[in-house]
Amino acid sequence: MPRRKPTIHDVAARAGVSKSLVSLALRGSEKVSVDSRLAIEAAAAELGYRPNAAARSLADRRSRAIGVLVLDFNNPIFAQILDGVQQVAGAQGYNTLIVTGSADPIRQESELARLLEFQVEGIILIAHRLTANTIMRISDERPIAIITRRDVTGPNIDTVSNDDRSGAIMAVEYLVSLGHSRIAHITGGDNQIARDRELGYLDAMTSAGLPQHINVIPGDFTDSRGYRAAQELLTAAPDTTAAFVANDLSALGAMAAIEELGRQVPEDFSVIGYDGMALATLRTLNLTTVQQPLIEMGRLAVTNLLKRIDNPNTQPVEMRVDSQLHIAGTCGPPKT
Amino acid sequence: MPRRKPTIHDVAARAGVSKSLVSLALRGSEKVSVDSRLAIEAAAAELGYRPNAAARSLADRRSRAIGVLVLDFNNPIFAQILDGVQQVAGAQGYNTLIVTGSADPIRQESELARLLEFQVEGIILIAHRLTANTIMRISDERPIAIITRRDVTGPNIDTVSNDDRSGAIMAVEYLVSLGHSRIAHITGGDNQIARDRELGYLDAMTSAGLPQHINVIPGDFTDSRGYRAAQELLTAAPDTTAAFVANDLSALGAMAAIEELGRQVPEDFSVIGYDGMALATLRTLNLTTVQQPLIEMGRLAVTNLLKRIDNPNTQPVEMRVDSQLHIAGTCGPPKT
DNA sequence: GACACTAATTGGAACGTTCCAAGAAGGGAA
DNA sequence: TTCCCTTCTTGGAACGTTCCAATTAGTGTC
Repeated sequence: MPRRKPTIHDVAARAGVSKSLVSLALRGSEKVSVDSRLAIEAAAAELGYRPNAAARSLADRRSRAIGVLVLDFNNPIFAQILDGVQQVAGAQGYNTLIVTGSADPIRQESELARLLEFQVEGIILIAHRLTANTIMRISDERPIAIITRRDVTGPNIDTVSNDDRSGAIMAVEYLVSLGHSRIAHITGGDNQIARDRELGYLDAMTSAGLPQHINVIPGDFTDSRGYRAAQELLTAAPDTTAAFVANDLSALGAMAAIEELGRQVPEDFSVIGYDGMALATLRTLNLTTVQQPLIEMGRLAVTNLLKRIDNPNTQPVEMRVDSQLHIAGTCGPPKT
Repeated sequence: MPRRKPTIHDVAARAGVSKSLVSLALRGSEKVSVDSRLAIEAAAAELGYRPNAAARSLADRRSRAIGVLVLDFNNPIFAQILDGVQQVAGAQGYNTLIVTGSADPIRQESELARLLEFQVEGIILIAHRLTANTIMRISDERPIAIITRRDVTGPNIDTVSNDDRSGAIMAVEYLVSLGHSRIAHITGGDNQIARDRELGYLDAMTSAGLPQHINVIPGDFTDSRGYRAAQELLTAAPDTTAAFVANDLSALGAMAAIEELGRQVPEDFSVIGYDGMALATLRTLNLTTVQQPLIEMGRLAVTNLLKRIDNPNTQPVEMRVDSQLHIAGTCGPPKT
């Protein structure tokens, strides 16, 4: 097949009309006569013509693509969010360029640059690690929708997030209501989401009159770190009866350690996570958690983004979605 | 910001040189004098110039993008494969267009069309549901690399897969070696991978001298169907002591049902899965499974694809990767 | 039979790059 | 001084679309 790809000119020649008419016809304009339309469609089909998106994007200065930067694929919650993103973007005829840029902010920035060169019309950030500065600079060029974080705002930036602090409070209050008082917290590290959840923990412990039982073990949102943190916890404070873990992935790791150390969940120890990861709520794991509407968050973010693309000068939207306590099988009353 | 995006012309004007020289300089040619290079780089930085990938791709007939069609995001193993894909593609300076096209072949086909319009230089299919016909037709236009399936081949098609049949045999033989004989199989539905795994099960049962205990329950690779299938199984054949489930996700669902029906895994019932899904091998779940080198498979597929892009007339590559038994905590000897 | 009007069609200019053949500037050698 | 060689630099033509203003053909109206 040494022949090059057919272009609109080839179709025009074959159908015996001008390239302009082909362009018009293939985009479904009604000012094309029926005869011409049929001839053109036939010619296009016979040649196996495919419009060249690069040329189109150049000519009408629209790429019909949005870029998505996602922290990584290891945490399945990002896949859930992406699912929502793709649903809406696809339905609106937008392509989705997904890049996953390591946790390294420098590399994330160069991934972003690639997206921008592709002329994406907007950008979605899922759990990014970029500085406020970078984001502000980029948002000058393109609208941005940020999912899960809300610490950076600007005229061209929409956000969709849940209220991590009150979610955390909900989690701790639930443990308290079951009768726990020695409740520890395994954190998600040094980032805004983790900090908010930690603050919620501190708040809730204090207002429950349990400040003396506050116990914070540093983590980093990964399962392996959750595992190690739980080991530390049970070694250093064996009388702890429950833990609020910063996210589901870590909570799964923590549960593994807890059971390995001979404690049954939830009989001997209660664990509550955060996120609503699909697999964790699967009956096998049956993790009690604070569930975010992940797919919905993805959908909302694209919806806002596309609106802003169509109409750049609207007020920035900061959406707060409601998370809810998903009560399953990993929490129970403390052993007395 | 009513000003439009700066182009190469703006940079040229500002640096006091021609657009051609700017183009040369920014692509790092050594035939540009040091003075010019510095002036150009300075001008570009001041203006915040970004090359337009659409224009570039039009001019030199390369998009530097590959397209990935992935079945869905619900099964986390696809995320693992994608991870490998992105690693290699990114390192080679390729963008990745990812579309996830429902299980519906028709829609998958239109997603594919979108990728082709974007002038992707090659396509990766992860667990597709396309007909051989469609794939052959497309492979005429672009090189294709297929991951996990190997039922379609052609001059422009590379594949990376594991040997599902022998993997399945390995799984069943392991159960047999533990002393099981009443071993059931929950399938993955009506597709090549599922069929191969089922054939492996049938083979292994027969050669183990257990044809009378063959028991196949239809499934579809989802966790919820795995759950229902296990319920059926234990109702209809309560003396079964072990199950080989077609994939990990279904296996997790199955385990939930088994435990709900009052049987302990692995004490009362053994479960083995297939895939090596990261979360399933997490200590909490600790699923015994046949582990495919998922990330590696993604890497290999892109590597092959990029080779074929550079050099179209090489022989098609059909890679077979080795899967291995990952022995964890969900299998044990049958209760006597 | 001239006129205005509508419907269908067209060629050319843009879009922002890269490539190419050709030009300008400078330095030696004759 | 002239001429040739490098080394840098340049304008113009592509690439495959879309948009626009302009043209053609056809249809009534008076």
